[in-house]
Amino acid sequence: MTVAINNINIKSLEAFRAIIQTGSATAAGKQLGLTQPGISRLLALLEEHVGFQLFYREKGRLIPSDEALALVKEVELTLNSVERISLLAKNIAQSNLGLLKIVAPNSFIAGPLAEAVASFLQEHPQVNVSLDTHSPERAREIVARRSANCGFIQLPENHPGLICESIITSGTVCAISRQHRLAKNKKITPKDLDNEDLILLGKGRYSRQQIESIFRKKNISMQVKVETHTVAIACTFAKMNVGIAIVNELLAKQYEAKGLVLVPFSPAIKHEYGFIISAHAPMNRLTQSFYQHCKAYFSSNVSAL
Amino acid sequence: MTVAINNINIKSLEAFRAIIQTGSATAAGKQLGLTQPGISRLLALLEEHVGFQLFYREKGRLIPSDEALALVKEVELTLNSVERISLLAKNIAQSNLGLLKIVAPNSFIAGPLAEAVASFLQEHPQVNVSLDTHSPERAREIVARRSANCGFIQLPENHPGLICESIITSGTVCAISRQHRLAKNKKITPKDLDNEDLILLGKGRYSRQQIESIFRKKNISMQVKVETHTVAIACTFAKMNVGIAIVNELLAKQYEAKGLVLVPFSPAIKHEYGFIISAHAPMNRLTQSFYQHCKAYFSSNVSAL
DNA sequence: ATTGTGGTATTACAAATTGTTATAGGGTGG
DNA sequence: CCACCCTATAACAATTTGTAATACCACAAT
Repeated sequence: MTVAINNINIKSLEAFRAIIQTGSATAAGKQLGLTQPGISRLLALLEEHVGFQLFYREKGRLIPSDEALALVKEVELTLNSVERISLLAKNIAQSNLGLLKIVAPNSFIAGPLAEAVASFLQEHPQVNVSLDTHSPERAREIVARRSANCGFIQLPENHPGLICESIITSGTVCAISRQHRLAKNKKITPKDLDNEDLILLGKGRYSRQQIESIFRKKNISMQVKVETHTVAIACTFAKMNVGIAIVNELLAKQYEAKGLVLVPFSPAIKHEYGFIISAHAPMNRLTQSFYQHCKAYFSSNVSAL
Repeated sequence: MTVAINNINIKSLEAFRAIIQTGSATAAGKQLGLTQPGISRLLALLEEHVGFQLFYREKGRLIPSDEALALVKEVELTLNSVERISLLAKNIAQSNLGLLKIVAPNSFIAGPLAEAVASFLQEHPQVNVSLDTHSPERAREIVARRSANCGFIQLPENHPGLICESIITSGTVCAISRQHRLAKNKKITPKDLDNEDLILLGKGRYSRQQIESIFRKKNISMQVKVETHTVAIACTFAKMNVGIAIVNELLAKQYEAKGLVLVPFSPAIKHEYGFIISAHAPMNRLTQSFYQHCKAYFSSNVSAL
């Protein structure tokens, strides 16, 4: 061990401040939950460190010297600064602070994620969120290189720089106008859709391929009336009875309304979303907290699907 | 002893900063003059205190977490603040800093004190000085109640609220025009001054009473041509051969010039100045330092008088 | 494959620090 | 004079803070 009488001690500083504040070592001890001799020693230590008397002893009392009064302001600033560290640490520990950058498909944000984020923000009022949408390829890159904290993406997913956890699963429904003759069906099969006008989206995507392959297997040709890119638009056209949209139930849910009915598509096609983070580094606490929140949220609120 | 794992430790903070700065615990140890296990433990302590991991351990290396990066700025501010305390303490210890309030008679400031203060300021460049003049009574009050740090005053002095140390003694001289017939005398006695025009000052003051009593004893009447209040004016009139001034040698010294000669007055009358401080509190370090400086200065530079 | 280098964590131990209680002594007011 | 309130100090226990020794991992160069 070294000989250094070197380092300033926070406790000494606290004792010093407390003596100045209360006017006596005994009272300072009470304030700090220490005994008077303890305070006395902390003070002696500090005096040894600064190299001069901080109090002169008159009639057995401690009277602050001019030097002490000059020093105490700086000491108070320092102690406040230390307290700020504690406070900041507490906030970080509770994920009460910071910026959470999320990437997710627009439809996912508009659909299930919106409320999940909203409730998370309610629990962590000082947190800021940035929500961005990119192509799936770009989203993967952004998360892998940690330009965003996390993302939501449709499975399957096997990017080597990503860790992916399945977070929610959804079925497939036909969005269909209430006027349509099939609107009262319990389910709709490809056979039912033979010769029907269809509204499809996501050309080239995995989910679209699944649909196409099912029709191919049953040897039913698809009559695509409208080709679009968003669930919202597909549902809008379906509602206007332009045709029948085959869409992700989870994303379509919010557009179910007076004129629009959602009927399960058979055979079942599963859409699965994953929560992705970079494989290069563990989640930070805020992201972890958000992940836990989403898991809980999606398993309780959307399990009915 | 309490169980509290409570208080933040400055050393932990330093270790933390050093790890972030250098990138490894080993290097941090080198920087702080500690061993790697020491750093490792300080870090573990801090992590326990803040409640979350500051670094994740990857391939045996320490990689700062997002939380650590958020915290380190605040930590640096705090450490800077601690360093400021050390610096301030050092400056205070060396009396390099602060305001020194001095009261002294104008003639004393203009005379011997000016250079003493000037050389003190040269040694303590960051010190500021306030010089004020008051009546002797008021000066005593001001110092006693600590509105000034110290003062210089002519003895005798026995104010109960003051501590007084004799600091310099001076003789009495006749300031006399070179033209005057007595200018070549080795000394001047009251008898020499019989029927001479005199210039006197400080009516009612102790030193004036001493002069008057000497003349009275020798039964020589004084012919006071000019009554004034400052040595400077008395010497000015003497130089113009209006009369002979009987003045404090120490204060008159600086007016000695071509046309003005200072001749010792006999019998000797001593003028003694004291350094006064309040009896209610000890000198602060700056005042002590100044006191030491003055003692040394007056004993070496002015002992020839 | 093996070895050297450079990193971390853990253990066991020594020294210093930090707290305690007990005690002595000064000053003040009833 | 005594009770009371203050401070300083001593003696001691617990905790903290340092060290050296060691084990382990990853990587680069034989």
